[in-house]
Amino acid sequence: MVGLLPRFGDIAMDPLRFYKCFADDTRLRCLLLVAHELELCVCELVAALNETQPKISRHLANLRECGLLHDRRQGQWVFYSINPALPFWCRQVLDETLKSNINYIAENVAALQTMGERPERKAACCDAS
Amino acid sequence: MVGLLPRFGDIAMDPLRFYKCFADDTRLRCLLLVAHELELCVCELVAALNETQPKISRHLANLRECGLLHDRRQGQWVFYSINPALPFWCRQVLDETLKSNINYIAENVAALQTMGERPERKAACCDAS
DNA sequence: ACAAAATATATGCTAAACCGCATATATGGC
DNA sequence: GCCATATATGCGGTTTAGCATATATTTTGT
Repeated sequence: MVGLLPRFGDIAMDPLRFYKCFADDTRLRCLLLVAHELELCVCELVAALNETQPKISRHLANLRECGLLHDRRQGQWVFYSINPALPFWCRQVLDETLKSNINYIAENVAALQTMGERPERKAACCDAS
Repeated sequence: MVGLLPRFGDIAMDPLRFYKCFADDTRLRCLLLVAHELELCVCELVAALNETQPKISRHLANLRECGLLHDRRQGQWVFYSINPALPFWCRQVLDETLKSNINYIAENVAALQTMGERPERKAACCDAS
């Protein structure tokens, strides 16, 4: 049975490379926020973290290149989510960290909720033009 | 009931500080090896990692200062173990990482087992002089 | 108590990572 | 086509982290 929710074969993940992604404040917050919100675009993360756009964009590219994040373009926005092909242990670590450190990103979640003009999501299956 | 196995109140642990400890090859191997072997002294880690003693010592001090490792002196040796006061989520992350990445430290475990002259442990309750 | 060996710490140098600014690309609407 | 918004990239300066040498401390053996 092939479900609609993506469940691909796991990619390989070097633990050192994995944890280097966690070792920066901006990247860690981006990871936890995306895990918490399931999907966020660059401008939403810029608002949530109150950081400059190039800084966020650069870190997101880093996380994508390392295989932790997946990106999809929808019109003018690029949405980032946790890579569904991550090995199970990586998801476990991420989820456990998020569950026990909600307070770490509390302000960022609040800033996100007070943000106006958030782009609407479309299902990935539909035409994104 | 106060057991013999230490079970203290958890210390606070900032996730960023925690993960910075994981973001270096030497530190990550030390952590996983200590978690795997329960307790190791500096010279054993030097042999297992085939690194210089100062390098190992510095990283161990770093891990101790961050609260991830606990140290006890027994004669001329200092034995390091996972800090029993670590928050539960930290232990979970560590154990999950070890369980799924045994191959990452396989060579180090092998080197440790072929090492001669390993110091004998004494129970922490007895006179260590 | 003294000498030798093992362990731990401190210092200077090098390399890598992060940041801010400026610039470039891409998309959508007109 | 042109303009506005969103995202990505290049570059120089600054900070941080890793590493090697040297020094200090502790322990063992005699």
